[in-house]
Order: sequence, then C-alpha cells, then structure tokens
Amino acid sequence: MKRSVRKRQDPDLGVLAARLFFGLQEELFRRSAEEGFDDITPRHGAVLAYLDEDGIRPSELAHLSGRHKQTIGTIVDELEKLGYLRREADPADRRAKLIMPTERGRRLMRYSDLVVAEIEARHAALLGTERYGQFKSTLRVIATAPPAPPAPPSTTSSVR
Amino acid sequence: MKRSVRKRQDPDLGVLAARLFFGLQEELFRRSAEEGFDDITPRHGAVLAYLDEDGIRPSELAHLSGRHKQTIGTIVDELEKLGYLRREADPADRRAKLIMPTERGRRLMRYSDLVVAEIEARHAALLGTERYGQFKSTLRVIATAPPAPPAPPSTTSSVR
DNA sequence: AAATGTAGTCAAGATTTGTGACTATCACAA
DNA sequence: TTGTGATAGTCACAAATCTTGACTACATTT
Repeated sequence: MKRSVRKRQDPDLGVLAARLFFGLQEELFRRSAEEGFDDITPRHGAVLAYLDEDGIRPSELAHLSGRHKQTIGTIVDELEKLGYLRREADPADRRAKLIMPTERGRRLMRYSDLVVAEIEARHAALLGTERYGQFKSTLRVIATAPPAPPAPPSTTSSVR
Repeated sequence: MKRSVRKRQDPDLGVLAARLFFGLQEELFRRSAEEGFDDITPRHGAVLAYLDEDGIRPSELAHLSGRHKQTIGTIVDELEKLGYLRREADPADRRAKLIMPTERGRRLMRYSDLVVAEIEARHAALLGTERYGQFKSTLRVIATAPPAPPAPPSTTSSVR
C-alpha cells in the first residue's frame, strides 16, 4: 500500500490536525469576506483571534500566537490602517501599548466567534451533542498536553 | 470576562485546532532535527508529508498540500539539493515527473511516521486506548466534513 | 490534425519573516 | 537614590516565501 494512499485512507494525527485547522481557517475567512470583512487575510488571524474589548498588549499577542513581536507589530500596523483597532497607551505601564478594537473590530470579533460557534454546532448536529462534547473536551486535553514527556531516566544516561 | 481570557480558559475549536497542529509540527521538526534531519523546515512538510516510496507527482503534492505547483517546485528543488529525493521521469506520462525519495528521504519518512505514532501512543496512554480511538475517529469525521452545508432553501430566497 | 487541457518550469514582483540594534520604562537591589 | 538588568515596543534591513503570468512539452478530445 502506497504511503500517500494510506495517508489518505487512514490519515495520522498530523494530517488530520492540518485538515481541521486549514479547513476551519478557510471557511472563517471566506465567510468573513462575504460579510464585508474582505481586507484581511489568515495572516492577520494571529492578532484578530485574540483581540479583546478590554485591550491586550502586543507582547501578549506575540506569546499567544507564537509569532515574533516584530511580526505582530506589522500586523497591528496593517489592522490599524484598515480600521480594525487602535493603539492606546497602557495606564499600568508606560512602556506598553494596549491594542483596542474599534467598532469595526468588535463587529469582526463577534462575527468570527459566531462562525466558529456555527461550525461547532454543525458538528454537534451531525454527531450528536454528547459525542461532540466528548470530542471537544478530549481535544482540549490533547491540545494542552506537554510536547514531550521528560526524558525517561536511563541507566546508560550520560549523567551517571 | 475578557475574550482573551475566555479563549484561554474555554478555547473554541479554532484555537484548539491551531494548538494541536502547531504543537505537533513543533515536536516533529524538533525531534527530526535532533535525529540529524536538521536541514529541513516546516515549509518542507508540504512535500515530506506525502512522499511515497513508489513515487508521487508534483501536481498531486500540490493538490494534497493545498499549495501552488510553483511552490512545490521550489520545495522539491531544495529537497533534491539536500538529498532527500530525486526527480525521475514518469513512464506513464512523459510530461510528468515522479518524486522518488532517496535512502535519506526514506529514513526521514520512517522517522517522522514514528514520531507521530509515538505522539498518538502518548495520548492513548494518557486517555486510554478506547477514548483516544473514539477521539481520532471523530476527528477523522470532522476533518473530512464538508466546509459548509449547501445553503438552506429559504422562502425569502432571491431565487423565487 | 486541430483544438483544448494538463504537467512542469522560468522569471519577476510583491509579500512576509527573521535579525540585530535601539529607546524608554520598569523592577529590584545595593 | 542610583545602578543594573530585564522588558515593551519600534526601526531598518536582509533573507525567505508566495503569487502571477507566461511558456514548452506532451496528452486527450473532436
């Protein structure tokens, strides 16, 4: 059996994770564009996904999204120009800025949260609420699991 | 409750999918690098993930990975230079090429399949084989589900 | 054999990411 | 209070990556 065929018939966790992620991303940005938010790209998702009505710092966005703070900086520049957010001074720390969504940004936040909720509802309708609920809670555990278990102590370890 | 905090405490499917995918990718490439495959990047994954001992065509790689054929072309160039694969003529179609892994490519295929299998085994050990099996089969259904259901017929549809 | 479609490549421009350095501010300790 | 080291954010430039359009060779259809 060809590996490429096997990967299609019995895809491993990596292939499934990629499909889930990119499929969801595709629908989210396609529908957002249809709704009038047609000037953003998946690249902006790193910031948009974590926008907060109460403001959030660029460095926290960098941490949450796993990107460099320079990248976040240019994405924030773009989204500011597009009218989705503003930079404000953070009263708690004069070095820091707070990224505050504009009205348009808030509308996008609501809409994208809605689309994701709809996608989840679709799965729940297809699978049953209980099975989907179990799936999601298992996914939460797995997605939170540490990357690799601590290296098992070995009698041949170089430490001894 | 801040949206950003909510997204951390009760992450939606989008956030979970991103974590699952990027977490797995991180471990896979980190461990591959430790194993000596330290000249490849996640970008090469589009090709590496679907390499096949029996050969596979660039256009099929483009389709499977969702990237442009030009992108696949340059990735294949790089992997060829790095010694992971060769381009061979496809006997069945003289326009086409077959991407054949070299011995090094086959070793990487085996190792990365092993790492993913190990990650899955880790989850299965943590959750129990049955619960993990249910999770994975549900994930397969969800990841295969069509992006959006056909627009529901509506009495106010512009078609009528 | 003509027309149309497909496989792969080339080349150039635009976009995006990564690196290093820099200022301002904060936190902490001497 | 002053000094030291860390942190938040930005600038500027180099490197990597993606996108677009055009092109050749071959296959398929009519």
